[in-house]
Amino acid sequence: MSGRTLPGIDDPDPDRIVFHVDMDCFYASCERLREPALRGEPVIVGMGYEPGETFGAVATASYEARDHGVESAQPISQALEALPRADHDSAVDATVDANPPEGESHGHYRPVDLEYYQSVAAEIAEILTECADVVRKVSIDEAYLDVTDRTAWRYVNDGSRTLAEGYARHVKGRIAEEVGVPASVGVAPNMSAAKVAADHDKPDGLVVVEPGAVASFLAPLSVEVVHGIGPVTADRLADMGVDTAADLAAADPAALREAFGSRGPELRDRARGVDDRAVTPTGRPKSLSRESAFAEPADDDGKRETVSALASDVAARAGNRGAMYRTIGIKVVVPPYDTNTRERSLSGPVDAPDLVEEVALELLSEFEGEPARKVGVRVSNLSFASGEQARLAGWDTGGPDGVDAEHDGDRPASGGADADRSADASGPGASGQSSLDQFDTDT
DNA sequence: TCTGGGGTCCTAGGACCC
DNA sequence: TCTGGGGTCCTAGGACCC
Repeated sequence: MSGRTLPGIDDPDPDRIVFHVDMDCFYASCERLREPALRGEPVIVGMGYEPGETFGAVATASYEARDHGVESAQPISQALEALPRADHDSAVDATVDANPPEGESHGHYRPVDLEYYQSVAAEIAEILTECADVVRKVSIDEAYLDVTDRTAWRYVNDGSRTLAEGYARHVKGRIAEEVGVPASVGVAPNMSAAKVAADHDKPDGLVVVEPGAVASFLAPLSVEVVHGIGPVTADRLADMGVDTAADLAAADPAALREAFGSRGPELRDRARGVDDRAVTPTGRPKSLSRESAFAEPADDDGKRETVSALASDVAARAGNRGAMYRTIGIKVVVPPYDTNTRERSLSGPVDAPDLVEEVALELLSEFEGEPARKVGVRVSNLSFASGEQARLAGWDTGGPDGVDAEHDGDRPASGGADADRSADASGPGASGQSSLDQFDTDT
């Protein structure tokens, strides 16, 4: 992309103070917020789940539910085996059973209500922006804060804790008191270490890793705690005899590059506690997509119907955000579980819902006769209108890539970009608080 | 762990251009 | 005519994250 950075931003202070703020089982916490009787109870929030049903997958499980073996991404049917429904009258599923059968644990199942969670997240975001100069929101329930200029590594009181720790406690406390949900906070001199620190003592944790202590903090931990190491990489590292962060830190960079490309030495740096990335504000999205799985593998008619619906949905979202797209793509998952993607680029960016559908269906025709488990539609190569509207459209702050201010004249006529800002409540009438205006920094 | 949805980034080959 | 090398764009797939 632009390759430009803000002045000084790529040469960060080695003693920076970065917070990683991570809401604990956020969806479940939100459900407890509006249904206090769920506090202390096992709560399972299912996507694609409807009250009383057995389909869908676990989006979030409270820690009480996790204790019974319920895991994220698990099919609801499986979760129900581990933890039967507590709520009688499942069709209603609104009241908490005060007297679950003796000796057996039960869970409270709720469907995902993203709009509500986003409204809660917006309240948290307001607090975070008040508490930090730079906020990088990475998902609905996670953010990095650069608070270098707000606090210090200096010890206070009897020398038992740093100012930074006190400030983290303050941020955590504000979220708990003003919003009412628990958060775990990691404090460290860089993003990678702050992330590991926040994960280290969930839920409701606060872990501080001071400069100079990062490598020794990480050393005994499994390589899997390093952000960017998933199951595949962890397996391959294990084959190389690399199990802990200390092993990875000591590994030969050339061998890592050989095995993992440019990612290799980078992961080694993370394990050594080295991470020079500056905390930059959240940028604009690079793609928008929607996908949907079928209960039974779908035939051609079913695929086309769904792709059409997804196409218009994606196009509408792009319109709402003031995004034009130059590439339109589809995804087709065929049994057993083979993922195919196809995409086509246009000569220039457009905001043309009909074209999204047309191109998506055309790409889909290659898979005629093949049943599909899942289909998806995606637009990418996005460009945004310049000016106020565009900046309000997302979390962007006019930061480093405020450069893509081309395509001036062709901002879509419809789709007031302020229809959905951070909350992406994206329904019509989701007019929002203007508090996010303060994200507007000048470039 | 047999599979939900929305994203990001990286790699690799081929086309095309100079 | 052939060889060569570098750069960019496009497409497909994969790993990873929440």
